[in-house]
Amino acid sequence: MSASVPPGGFAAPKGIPEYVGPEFTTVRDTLIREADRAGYAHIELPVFEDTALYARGVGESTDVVSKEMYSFDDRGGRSVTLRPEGTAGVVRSVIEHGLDKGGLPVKLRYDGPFFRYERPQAGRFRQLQQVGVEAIGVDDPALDAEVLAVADAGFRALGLRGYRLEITSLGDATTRPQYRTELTRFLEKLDLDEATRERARINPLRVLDDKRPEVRAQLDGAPLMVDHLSDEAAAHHAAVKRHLDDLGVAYVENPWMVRGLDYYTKTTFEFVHDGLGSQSGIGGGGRYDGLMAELGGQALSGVGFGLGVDRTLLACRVEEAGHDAAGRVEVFGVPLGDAAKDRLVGIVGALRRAGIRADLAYGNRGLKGAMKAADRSGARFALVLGDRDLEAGEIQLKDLADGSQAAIALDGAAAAVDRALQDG
RNA sequence: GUGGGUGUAGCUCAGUUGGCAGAGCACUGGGUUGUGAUCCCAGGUGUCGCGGGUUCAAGUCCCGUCACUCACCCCA
Repeated sequence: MSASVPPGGFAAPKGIPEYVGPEFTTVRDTLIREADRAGYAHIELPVFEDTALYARGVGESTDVVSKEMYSFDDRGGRSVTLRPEGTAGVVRSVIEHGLDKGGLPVKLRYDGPFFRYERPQAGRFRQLQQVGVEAIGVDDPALDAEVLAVADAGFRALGLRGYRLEITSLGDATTRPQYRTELTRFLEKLDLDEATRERARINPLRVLDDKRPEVRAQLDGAPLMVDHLSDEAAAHHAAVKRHLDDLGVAYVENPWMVRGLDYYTKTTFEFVHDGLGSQSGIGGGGRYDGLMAELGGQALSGVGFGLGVDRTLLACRVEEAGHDAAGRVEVFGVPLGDAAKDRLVGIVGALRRAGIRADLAYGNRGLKGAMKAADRSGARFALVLGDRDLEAGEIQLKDLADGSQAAIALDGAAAAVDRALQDG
């Protein structure tokens, strides 16, 4: 087969954003930094797993599993799936390597790309980037609060203000079946379209967060999970809120909130930003009591979150937050002629070895063009070198912010530049 | 998966009843042969998303198709 360049040239696959420059990396790393401070160890996970892991872990009835997975057979005939979320993979790894046989909780953090085959729109991508944490093995409301505080700290570290944390409790296995029956009975009496009726049959809770006004209107007076909690779940929920108050984490209760993944119990939450259009969730998560056992491990509880890096970056742009004005380099070399360039190549190398970010004007540009490039690089200083300076054994150090310029000795120029940067 | 909008220069976009393909920004060079961010001058680039059709003539009208985009659904 002879591959050809498509009309209009090659393009990235549909729905996949690409990020050039430091903006993305800064947002991602800042979001998860607090997890490191709270003792969560980094775990690097496979980008694809056995399809059955997600079918069983995330839940067959979820849209994510039933119609959004990138699944395919590998060359050995095994069905594998590009990971649509992080928790199932973390839990699988914990079980496989017996991490839950040591001290509990097991605290892990991860970051990277996830994949869902959806129709792209603002803030919704087929390859999405997330950071996340999981704390497995201890069912303690204080741990729920810690996880929430770690996520909140990530958003705050970026300077974001226009978001809110919504929380609720999805209860536990002792009362959820009764509640579900009651809700189903309520939904059966409503006038709903076929697709929604089907959804009500498969997962009635999902109907509660329908956005359509004609559906919303009918949901008035629907039974809510928070009114049907077991004593233990209610106590857990109250304790989480108390801890959040102590930690100074602001939240609002949203008893209508539902999660799209089946494994959540008790504490459930979502971070919502109002400046992003339709896809307003910038992070979410909660506690999962049954997942470890469901995937063949001990019956241990866990709690975690996933934060959307793509959407958080959009939020930063909306709020004009999170950007650092740091230039591409700190020092930029401007050579006049070949002899000067020979010498500057060495000086730039010495600067880099000293840990200073440095670049120079390549391509034998004119002085004006080279200065322009220096300006554009964002450098604090330009190093201008010509024949006249070489003869005098000097090099011109120009401060690009105020335009001042001074000659410094060519020998040991790198060290002198280092000192100038420290002073500045 | 469903519905709406948009595809013209690297970017943002104009392009009239069908009649030579345009502007601003950006980029490169020069004004100023040793000085950037201001100013002035000059320069270049287009499969007008793609494929058909109508016409003497299509960026413009018709059909198809693809892509992007927004919303529903769903979710980070």
